[in-house]
Amino acid sequence: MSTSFDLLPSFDELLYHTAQSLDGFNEDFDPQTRSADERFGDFQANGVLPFAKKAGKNPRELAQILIDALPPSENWTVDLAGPGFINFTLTPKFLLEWISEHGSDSAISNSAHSESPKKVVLDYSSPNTAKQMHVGHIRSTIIGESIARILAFQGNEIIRDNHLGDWGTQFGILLLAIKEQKISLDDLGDDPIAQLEDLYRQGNARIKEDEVALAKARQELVQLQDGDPENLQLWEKIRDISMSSFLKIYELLDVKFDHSLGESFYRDQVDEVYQGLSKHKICQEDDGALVVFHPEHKRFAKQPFIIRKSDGASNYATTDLATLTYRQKEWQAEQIIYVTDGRQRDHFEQLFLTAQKWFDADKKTLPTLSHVWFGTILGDDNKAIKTRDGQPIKLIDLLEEAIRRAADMVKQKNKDLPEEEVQRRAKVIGLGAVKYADLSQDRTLDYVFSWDKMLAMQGNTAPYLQYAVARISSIFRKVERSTEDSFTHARPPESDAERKLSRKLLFFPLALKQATRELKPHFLCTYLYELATEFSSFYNQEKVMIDDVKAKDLRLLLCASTQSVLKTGLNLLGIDTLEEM
RNA sequence: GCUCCUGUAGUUCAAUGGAUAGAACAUUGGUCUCCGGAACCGAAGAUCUGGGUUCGACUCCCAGCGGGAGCGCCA
Repeated sequence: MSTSFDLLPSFDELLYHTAQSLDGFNEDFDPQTRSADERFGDFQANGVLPFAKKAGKNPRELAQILIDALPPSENWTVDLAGPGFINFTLTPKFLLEWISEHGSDSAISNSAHSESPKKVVLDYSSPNTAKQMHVGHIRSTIIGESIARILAFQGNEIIRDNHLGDWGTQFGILLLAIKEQKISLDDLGDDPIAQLEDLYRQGNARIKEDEVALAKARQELVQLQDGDPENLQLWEKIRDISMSSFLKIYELLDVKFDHSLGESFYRDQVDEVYQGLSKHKICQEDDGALVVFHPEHKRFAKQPFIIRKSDGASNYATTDLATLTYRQKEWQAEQIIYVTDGRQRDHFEQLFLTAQKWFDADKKTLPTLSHVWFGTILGDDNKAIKTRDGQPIKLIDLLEEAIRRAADMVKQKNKDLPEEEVQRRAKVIGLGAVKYADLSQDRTLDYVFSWDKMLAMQGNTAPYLQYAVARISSIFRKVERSTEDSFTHARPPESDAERKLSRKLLFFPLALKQATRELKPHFLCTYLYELATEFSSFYNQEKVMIDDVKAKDLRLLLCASTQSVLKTGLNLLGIDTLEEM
């Protein structure tokens, strides 16, 4: 027999349909099924309470009527509790069936496919060229990559686009400094990006005080945007230097983009934006700039969205509008997800409102637009880490330190391991720790950067999850079996530990769904950690290598399924696993 | 000034309006002839304040207090 991957909708539908044939109910009834606290059962429906209240009926009596009308099943038992909760408890036999059917790698990925896959553009990472990525830049890259994987896993077509900030004000400052100091970009030493960043920092400090320099820097930018050959050549070189420093980081993080179409790519498309918005009278001139107001909005009725500066130059808003239309026209994007810092919320809200009006006027369908924003990484002073004046920790340094610390641990636990293997494992463990540290908390919260937090390897961390995976591999090596075997002799789970681990396994679809619905990977982290904890507890209580074939097969099955879910889940977070660590 | 976000154990974080608010770190007591101790089992410890809505509130609404962000030519 076949069971469904995600059981929650099955219970929800069962309750809804049963209720429709009963006197006291109608189509407004929502069963509100959810996973239950293990003290009460596996799934719980609370919907009778509010429904009964509204209908002026006794909730317990109404719930009892519904329970009595449910068709009998060998898969679960049901009972009524408290003021009117309906609790379902799955039978051991059914748990075993579900795990046998859905617990393997291939079954998990097949089962997770969406019925209505979409074409989604994911805009993430998006660093500014000419500057280094520092620890504050880690979030967009890691969160974006995880969301890309989560959506792709469910069958959506994902286009990963790194929207580089490569056409902005920083170039005016930088070009001025390069020319004045007669610097050769071919001769910047071992760490060219650091040299460029120094130049930028100095230049930025200077234009704050020197108005003449500020005007010159602006002029350099205008010349660049007008296509001045010398500036363009320098700009290209800067871009190349930046890209090679980014690529080093992306390689470590295992992030690959389909496109890196920066703002500069859209430089010839900004006129279309001005014309399109002007034609439909969506924008207006104000103080010499071209701006958009949204009279229906309480704030944006007065707070302008500037799409062309008074000096005629384009800005972030202009290129974002051009980018949006390009993605819709060239890629037929059905959804566009922007992963950026929360401080840009106003910008995106204005962008989305403006795009909606423009598309409506042109009678085009606007893709679903989502701003997936995250909190800021703060320094010890509780202020955002920023490049302009201070010297924040470089992202590459964080990643390398993580690998170094992990390598120390690997060596300590495996004395005679070849250096190459130490490094391979250290990468998986160290980078996993960093990624998990960021992904495991709600993305909307700010946090203060801390080495200890980013590099922790005990407790609720990636290495703990990786450790569970490695232990399971170890068991299978010892029994000389494969996790891909079928465990046909398995009996249903009996003991407390077996049962708890089993029920945890079948909540994976719920965690995945929640992470997807809210585009928040931390729901997945929480689930995986709970699963690993449940496994460790099981592992401690129930020996796997035993003579009883039925119990042994069940326990092997539980181990194999746990590993499949952990590996799959970690992969969705962009975190790799090891056979041994 | 206007708008938005935020306030949970000592610390860092969880909790689709549901039953006794979960963890981790730190503190502390155990487990060590155990398939990997990056582990397991236990103890202690928390919802900023005051109202309101609700059968039920960390969650929703109002007010206050604290922290942070955005608000015309940065991205």
